[in-house]
Amino acid sequence: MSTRRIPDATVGRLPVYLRVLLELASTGEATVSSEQLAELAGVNAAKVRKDLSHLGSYGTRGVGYDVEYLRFEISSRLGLAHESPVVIVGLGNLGRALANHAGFRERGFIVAALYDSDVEKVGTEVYGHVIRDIADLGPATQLDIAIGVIATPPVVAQNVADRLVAAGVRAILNFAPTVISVPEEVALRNVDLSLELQILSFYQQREEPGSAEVALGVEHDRR
Amino acid sequence: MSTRRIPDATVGRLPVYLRVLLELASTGEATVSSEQLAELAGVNAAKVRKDLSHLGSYGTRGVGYDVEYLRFEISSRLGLAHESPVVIVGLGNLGRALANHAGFRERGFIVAALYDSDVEKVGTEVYGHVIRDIADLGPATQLDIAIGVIATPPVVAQNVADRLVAAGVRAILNFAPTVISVPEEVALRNVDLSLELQILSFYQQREEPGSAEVALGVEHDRR
DNA sequence: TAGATTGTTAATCGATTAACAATC
DNA sequence: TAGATTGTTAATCGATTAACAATC
Repeated sequence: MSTRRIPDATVGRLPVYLRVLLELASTGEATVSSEQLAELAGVNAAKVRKDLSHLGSYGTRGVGYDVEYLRFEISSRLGLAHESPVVIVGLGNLGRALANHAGFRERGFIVAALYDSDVEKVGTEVYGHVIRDIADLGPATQLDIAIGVIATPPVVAQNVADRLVAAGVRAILNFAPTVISVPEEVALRNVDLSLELQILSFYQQREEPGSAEVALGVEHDRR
Repeated sequence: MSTRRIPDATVGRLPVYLRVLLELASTGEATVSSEQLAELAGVNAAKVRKDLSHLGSYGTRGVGYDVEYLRFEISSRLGLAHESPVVIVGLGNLGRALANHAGFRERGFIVAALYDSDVEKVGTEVYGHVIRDIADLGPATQLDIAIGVIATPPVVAQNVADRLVAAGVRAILNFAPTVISVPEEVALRNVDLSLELQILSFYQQREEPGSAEVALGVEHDRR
């Protein structure tokens, strides 16, 4: 198989492979085998080959994968050929940390705008960006290509999501611990920090080994 | 079936059900049907019943589930009967936001200690906690019941993980964008903020509707 | 009893993995 | 040619979901 629909599980691992490839490129490695890539990404070698086969045939039998070529291919597939603007709504502790997160820029994302509803915060600057009033976020705002990040209290999260969608946003990362609903064509992912701790709490108090890793598709130590 | 091994996918949804049950309890609801719970948790009703059946038979046919009873059951199963200490290593933007995250305390987690390697930071206070030297984190530190949070740069993450494990930590939440390995008996979960944006970038640039939600087990809008 | 809703079964779907033919 | 490694097949496993008998 080659360029058909890429499974969700595979999409979730492509950024991990990309990270590993960037490291390999920086140390001057020209090629990498599925076995090496698997070791570095913390997954099974068969899984790596299966995942990459969904993108096409970019390896060479007997040799491996060209690091630079594969890096470019995965980048394009993920839509990282050009930098993407990120709009952050809610500038509490987490929102401010995200606004200044170095990793975003390193991975091709640029903080383009900040919004909050607190009149005390609106107009002030955070890391060089003036905080705008959430009331100004709506159909008139052109944000078609941006990714929206919700870092508000849960009670207003749905309202914020609606505003982002009205502004044309088609991808939302929600940190508010609540279920929000968006139209089918909008991509949504949720990150709930307390939920992560609660899941860990479950595996920690069990006697058996913590298969929390399995849930994330991460392999156990093979050293 | 009743009290056998709980599937990983189910464990990942229990905190969501718990959150919904807490809301229902606060509005005075005494019982809830799988249909209602499903709607509020953003999942399928059959999935709710299947998930809850792994805990035991806590519902009443024709009636539904007792909100308070179910809340208590899920809490105990997740090991949330008592508060758990959290140790945060790395106090950059993200680490500090986590140290002051109100949601942690609300969900039964207490920040117990902070560690960093920066001599400028060691000894200073962050939200009432003195930052300790990471060099002092090791076998002598008794952290058996704590959950370790890694919010350091990726290069030192493995070293930090090893120190946490040596100190007795059996559950780790890793925010550093790198693969770390831990002994089989230690539960590990990874949260990579840039990775989330990269996944969203993939679904955003596709023409078809964003099934990023599917990947998280979250349902589409049914309004 | 009639209506409602659980708990479980079974079908289906997607993800993982070992194995190996293809081929560099 | 011999050795290495991909790409694919097929078996297996786990998760999802509809359907419905059990039962309040």
